Amino acid sequence: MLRMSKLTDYATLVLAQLSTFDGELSSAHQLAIDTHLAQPTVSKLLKALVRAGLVVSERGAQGGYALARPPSEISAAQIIDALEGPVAITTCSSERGLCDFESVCRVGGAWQRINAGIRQALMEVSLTDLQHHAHPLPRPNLREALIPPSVFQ
Amino acid sequence: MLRMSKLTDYATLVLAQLSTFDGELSSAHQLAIDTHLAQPTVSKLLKALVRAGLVVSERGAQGGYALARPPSEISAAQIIDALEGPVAITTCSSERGLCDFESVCRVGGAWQRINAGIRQALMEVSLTDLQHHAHPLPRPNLREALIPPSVFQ
DNA sequence: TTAAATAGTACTAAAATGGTCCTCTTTAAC
DNA sequence: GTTAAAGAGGACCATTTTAGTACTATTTAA
Repeated sequence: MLRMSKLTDYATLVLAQLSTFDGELSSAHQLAIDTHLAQPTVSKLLKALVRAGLVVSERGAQGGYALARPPSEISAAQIIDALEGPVAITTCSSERGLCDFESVCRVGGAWQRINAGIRQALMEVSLTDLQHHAHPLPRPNLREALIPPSVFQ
Repeated sequence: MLRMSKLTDYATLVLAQLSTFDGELSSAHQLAIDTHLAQPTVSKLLKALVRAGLVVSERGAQGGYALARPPSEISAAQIIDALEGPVAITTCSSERGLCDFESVCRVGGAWQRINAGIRQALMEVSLTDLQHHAHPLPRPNLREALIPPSVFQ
């Protein structure tokens, strides 16, 4: 299904909300209210986003969260990575040499390279693009993505 | 993770194998041997592929499966659709007006449009491309994908 | 010292996934 | 006709993933 998890979708909402505060700290509690998400869920998201370096936090009373950098410098790929780990379209996309079928695989790595193409495209979409979707987005090239690995190595 | 299911990956192997028979029927049993997959699994895949119209079947003794059309006319998007239903990157990608958060959603439809861009790219990749991955693949344009819906409607 | 916050982790329920099996139907060969 | 080889269609179960929540510890302003 090429599906993205709900949490990633929610994270986008939270990030979009944070981007309206322009550096000011905002608490998980407040963000939950703003986005209409449950507070524990928002907390969980924010922790992941901090770990991924997309968001910075301050602890203690009056603490809270803020974007680590301008929304134009946060990519869709980074958001997905933060919540779901590295994008990998199939099981054997993520690591080389672990596929049981390699000896008989007639499509060796094709999906992996498609994945790389999609990933490339997602790196060129920023949080700003996601919010102001009125202007065009980058065009991933899956054909180029299928050029043999030797070219990349 | 933008992950594709294992079954879809397997289906690609089966389709690739079928493409080597050039119209001749091949049984699920034989395909299981050729691909090193378990036979019940291969049967399940083939049923889905027949339902989706990518493969044709003949029942009875000496029956079997064959590609419904040349591999160049079978797209990656069709393969994914056959095994996983319509590609939908988020829950609310598939249907309009069912999202609880629509009123407060600051990224309305952005992921959906990204999804459309990826899908578009996958439609331009054929089974042949997946097998002979030595030549370039089409380049999905996610920026274009984010042009507001009004343009498409 | 207290209260408001985040950090980290653990846990549970629900859903999706992968895989197998069973019964029915079709058809070629004997 | 009978039999055996095949596909069709479900049903089923185990495992994994996901979503969501809860609990405890730590930090810091007031």
